[in-house]
Amino acid sequence: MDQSQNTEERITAAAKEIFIQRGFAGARMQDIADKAGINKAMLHYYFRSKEKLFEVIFDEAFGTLMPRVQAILSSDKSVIEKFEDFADQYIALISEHPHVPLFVVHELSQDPDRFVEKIRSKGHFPKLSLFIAQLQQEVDQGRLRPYNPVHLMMNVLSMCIFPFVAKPMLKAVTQMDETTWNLLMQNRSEEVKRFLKQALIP
Amino acid sequence: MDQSQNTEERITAAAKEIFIQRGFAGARMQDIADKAGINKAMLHYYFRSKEKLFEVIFDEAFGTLMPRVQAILSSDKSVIEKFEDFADQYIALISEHPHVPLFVVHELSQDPDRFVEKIRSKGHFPKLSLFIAQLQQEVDQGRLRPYNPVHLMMNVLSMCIFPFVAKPMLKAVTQMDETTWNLLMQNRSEEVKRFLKQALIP
DNA sequence: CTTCGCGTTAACTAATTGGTTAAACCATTT
DNA sequence: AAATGGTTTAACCAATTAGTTAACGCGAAG
Repeated sequence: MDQSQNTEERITAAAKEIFIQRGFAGARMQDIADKAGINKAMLHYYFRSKEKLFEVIFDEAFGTLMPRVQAILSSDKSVIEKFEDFADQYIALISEHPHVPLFVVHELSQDPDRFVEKIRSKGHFPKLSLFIAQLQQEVDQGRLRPYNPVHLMMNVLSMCIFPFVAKPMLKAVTQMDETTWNLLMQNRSEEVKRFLKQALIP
Repeated sequence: MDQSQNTEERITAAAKEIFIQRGFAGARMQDIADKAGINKAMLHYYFRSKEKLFEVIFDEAFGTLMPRVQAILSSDKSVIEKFEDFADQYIALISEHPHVPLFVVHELSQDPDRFVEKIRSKGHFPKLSLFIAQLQQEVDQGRLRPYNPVHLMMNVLSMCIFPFVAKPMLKAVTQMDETTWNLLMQNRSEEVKRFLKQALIP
């Protein structure tokens, strides 16, 4: 780990790597300390416990995923433009943090209830109602084919996020190598956008 | 656990629940023994080690996911019919085992290389080349809009699987309750099929 | 009835792991 | 230069956990 950072930053950087790679249960405090290049006691000095440290990392991980959604959905563009923005920006975002979605999804599934209150308190609930209203309006105007708004959003989210979550499985099953995979992912947002437009525009 | 089964079945049934719920690192042998209603030593008597037991469970989980793909893709139907079959059957299958996909994807991401050989040896590689050829052919005949076949398959897989993988996150973010979720999922395959057809048929 | 052997159990071991402590370190203040 | 107080370290502790062992139960074979 970069010696130029202060201890706290070194710890969070190391913890981020270890937790995101191995999950809470699989992460070892000693490994985090080693990666940060410090004594294990320092972890507790700065963060008290494994759980407290984990919460910091989880919050940051979740915080990188959610606000972007809100920003895109609340612009003044049309539904299709918003979906296109979403595909572009979200796939680019995840490409930079490819392990974050699986980490978040896995830890959230370990104890769903524990996180609901936190998510709400941090303001990570995107205001979907406005967007759904807009969606309904464009359907009524005949500018979109009629779909259930929730299913439609799931479709977009799925196509943007799932390939990264399932990368090891998809690579294994299709016997793709890393280079082929990277080339494929470079085209991902264009393909998703084309697919979406064909499905959406009457 | 059901007392009527023999010990080995009781162990695998209990291990399946614990491993799929908590992952390898989060699972405790004692918890598996408790759930099976037997002594912890029996786990080692029947399966030698945690890893050996885990492999049995993982293989079974992976084995419930993959063969279905192969069966659907190698029928003699058209691409669109195959995708429709896939959406119907796969969403129904996952609905019965909703935690399996996240389990498989998470464990596979812990150590991707370890599983490639196993997957190959068990014959879980679907023969995609034939299906891709069929896809190309139908595109050339103008029966399908032109898409990259791999991206297209990713789109279908994503829309069928991701909602189950991300259920806790989606429920949290949309503030859906369990009943609403279940109703939504009952319509999932119909919505996916409609969406797919609109995107695919020229 | 005794013996044999598989299945089972309670108790135990060794290693791991999260967490603690007391002393050392070191820059700043007095 | 002595005192101060935040930071860091090595050693330690207690709990957990995968795995082992030796004895027990009990039906089947002799």
